Amino acid sequence: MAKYSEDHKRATREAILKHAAERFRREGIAAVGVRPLMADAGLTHGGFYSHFGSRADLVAETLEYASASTHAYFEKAVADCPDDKKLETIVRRYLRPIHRDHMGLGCAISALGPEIARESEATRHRLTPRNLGLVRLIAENLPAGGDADERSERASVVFGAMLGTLQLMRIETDPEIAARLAKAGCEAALRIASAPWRSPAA
Amino acid sequence: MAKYSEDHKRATREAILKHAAERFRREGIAAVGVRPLMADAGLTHGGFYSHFGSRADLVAETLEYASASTHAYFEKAVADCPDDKKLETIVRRYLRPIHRDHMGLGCAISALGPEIARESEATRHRLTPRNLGLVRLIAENLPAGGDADERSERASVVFGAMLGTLQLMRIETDPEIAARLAKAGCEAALRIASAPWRSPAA
DNA sequence: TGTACATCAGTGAACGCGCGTTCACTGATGTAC
DNA sequence: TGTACATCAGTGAACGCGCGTTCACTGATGTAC
Repeated sequence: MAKYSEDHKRATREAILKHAAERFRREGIAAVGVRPLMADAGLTHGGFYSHFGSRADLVAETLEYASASTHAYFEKAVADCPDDKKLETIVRRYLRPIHRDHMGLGCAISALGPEIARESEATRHRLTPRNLGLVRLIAENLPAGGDADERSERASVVFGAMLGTLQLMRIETDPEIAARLAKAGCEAALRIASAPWRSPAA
Repeated sequence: MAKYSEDHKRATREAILKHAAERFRREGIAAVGVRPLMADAGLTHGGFYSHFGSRADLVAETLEYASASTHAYFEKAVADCPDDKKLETIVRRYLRPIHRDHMGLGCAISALGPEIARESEATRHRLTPRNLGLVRLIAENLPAGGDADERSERASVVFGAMLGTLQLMRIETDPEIAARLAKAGCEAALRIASAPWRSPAA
């Protein structure tokens, strides 16, 4: 019905998204053009527009694609964990050296947070803490207590601490200090996660 | 001795830095060219190279300039505080709505963290958590305990939590949720700051 | 099964544009006498 | 004080380049008969 098959076109589109997700995270959204991206996928630039309406459309789709990948990765990483170890596993994996060293394959928010903040409201809406798979996964694995809103809020702040620590680890030039930041960041995130919430004190 | 005065040239250089600091933070480093930057300062692009060796040099200097400004701002904000309120003042100011809404005048790490992470080691070295004025200021105002390294590490993680929360507040599309994130982020940062550190538990 | 045709993913030249950088220049200023 | 000169911050044309997007095209495939 279509030239080649529908599957072929879908696969090409997926390949473009996959390469875009990696290069945007590794080099920054603004730093990667349509031509190098299509070359990554083994294509020439003209064909881009039979898959996406514009570069801006690709950016929006790629951000969702990357954040869905990260969610899937952490969900899988945690699947075989006993429930009471899931949160700790997520936090420790997030702050691993390999995540520090491979922006291109990691969490999109940690690699592109400020660039995402400059996107349109429509694009940002899908990447809002409440709508991020990883934040939801954290919320599901928080110690008991609180309604859905409170848990989402607590998960967002835990994620914020992870995110900020990872960015600082990537700016740090000394790998040993980065490793200590990771350890301290894990402890801090878990403490926020489990601390009594909405306590009358303070 | 020089055309106009030494002061004139220094003032021009300062003006370029100041405008660069604002536009890089507001629009991203990669998104701002030499020409628009010089136009901001009321000059044409050719003159740029009598002040800076290259755009890359400007970027490195601007990042230091912006982070020094932020340090100075918070130092001033805290000057008239009783000692035991200084940390809380820093954290609350950092997570204010006005900071969320004005990337161009705020913390450079929150506005450019991932872009800084992609800079050369030489550039990053000056912006390492240990070398950031604001992190140092936080370290100075942490509750007592720990040696210099431990305090710097703790301050870095507190700062990481602030930083990550602010970035999430900027992605969030609902101002009310952003405000709740700010509140929760403050509580979390202060908790990390004051929690017993290097406890044998956990 | 073999042939003619329609489809459409992918090609690559071309568009106008802004980029970083260079360089011959201008012209306001400070200095020397 | 007045004039001639040297300095050099700032100008703007020009360089080669990559950008996002358009479009006439190619050619491998699926379909019709």
